[in-house]
Amino acid sequence: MARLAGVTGKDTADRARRAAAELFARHGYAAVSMRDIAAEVGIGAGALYNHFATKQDLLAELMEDHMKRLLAAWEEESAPDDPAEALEAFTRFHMRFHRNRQDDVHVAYMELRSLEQPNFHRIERLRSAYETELEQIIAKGAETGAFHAPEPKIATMALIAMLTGVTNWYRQGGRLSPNAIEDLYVDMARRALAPTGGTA
Amino acid sequence: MARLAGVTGKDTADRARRAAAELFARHGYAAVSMRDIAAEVGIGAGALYNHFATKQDLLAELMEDHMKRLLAAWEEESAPDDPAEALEAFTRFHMRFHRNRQDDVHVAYMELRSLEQPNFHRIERLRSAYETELEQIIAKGAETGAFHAPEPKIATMALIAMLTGVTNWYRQGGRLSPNAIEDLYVDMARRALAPTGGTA
DNA sequence: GTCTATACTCTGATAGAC
DNA sequence: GTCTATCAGAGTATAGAC
Repeated sequence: MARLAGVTGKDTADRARRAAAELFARHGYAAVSMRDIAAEVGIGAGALYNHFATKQDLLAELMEDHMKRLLAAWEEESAPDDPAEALEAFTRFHMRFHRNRQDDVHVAYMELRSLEQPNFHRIERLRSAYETELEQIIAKGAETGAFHAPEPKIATMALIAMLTGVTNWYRQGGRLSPNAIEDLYVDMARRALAPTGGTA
Repeated sequence: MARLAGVTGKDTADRARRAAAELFARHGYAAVSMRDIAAEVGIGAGALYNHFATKQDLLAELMEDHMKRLLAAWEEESAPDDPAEALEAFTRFHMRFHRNRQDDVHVAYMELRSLEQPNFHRIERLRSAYETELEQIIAKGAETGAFHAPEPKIATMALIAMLTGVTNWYRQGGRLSPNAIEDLYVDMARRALAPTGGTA
């Protein structure tokens, strides 16, 4: 019941992580200095090195944590067997997750090129694993005739680019509610893969 | 017939522009130094300032020239009146143009956030004008019933994100020919907007 | 137009006091 | 764990010789 003395909430490392994610998302990794991040947290720049060995490590940790959370959350979702239902489930999951973690998503999507070699390889594999989840849904639907998708890999990348693009323009308090936007994208994704006979 | 003496081909400013576009595209504006660009051209860093007042000016010039070329090229295309045909024309134009100028496209798409204020406003307006070209096609199709697009603006942004995403993975000499990729995307774009009755 | 040299600032990262 | 001080290097940009 009683709070531990001295614990004001999140600890410094976590606050630094969130400040870094926000600044990296807005200005890009290379354009943000350790001093910028430290200032946001309210500490000196040197103090950051008590929590992260290098700036590159901070970025890699951010991106890896995000990708692992994303994959874990999708696994918990337990997608339906039916390809059409699975596609809708994936689309809604993707949009909802990305809406709730805009900064992390932006960083994970834009800063792959800022990762140095051991980190890049490790995180690229996670990103690829996530893409494969959607690809398998589409490939299965293409086999059963539920989808028109002559090249499931291409369709996968097209859809993910389309869905993730929302983070480039979405702002809270806009004209359309998050749910309305979600419905519109789900509809477009479904139609893009619908067999020529119709969507229903 | 005879070449002018001393002219070996492109002049230094142009070679610097292309080197900058390539480096900015690969590593991002903030991660590239004037020294990097100069080294690629084979001159000293200081010599770049004979051609560009600042690094920011170089970026802005690159992006503005690209957007103007893009808009001018689309205007020359004289899109068909029929919405379905216009959509296909736009899609093919967009993909072809972006395939031929991968570096410029990547920079224009990714580095808006690196533009400082007077530049940002000017170039954002050009980008918005291009988006409006597609939006008008979609809006017209939605009115006439040629398209299912309850929110033309959303559909516009979704399609552009999908199409432009190709630059993230396209590599020359891949399994699929550029034309085959183009056909696949045209097909998905058409289907995404097809009225429920069918695509034909 | 390019070179070399340089001014000045900022960067990532470290060391030692508290 | 944070602070202050500091380092070495790299960043943009300028000046003057050629």
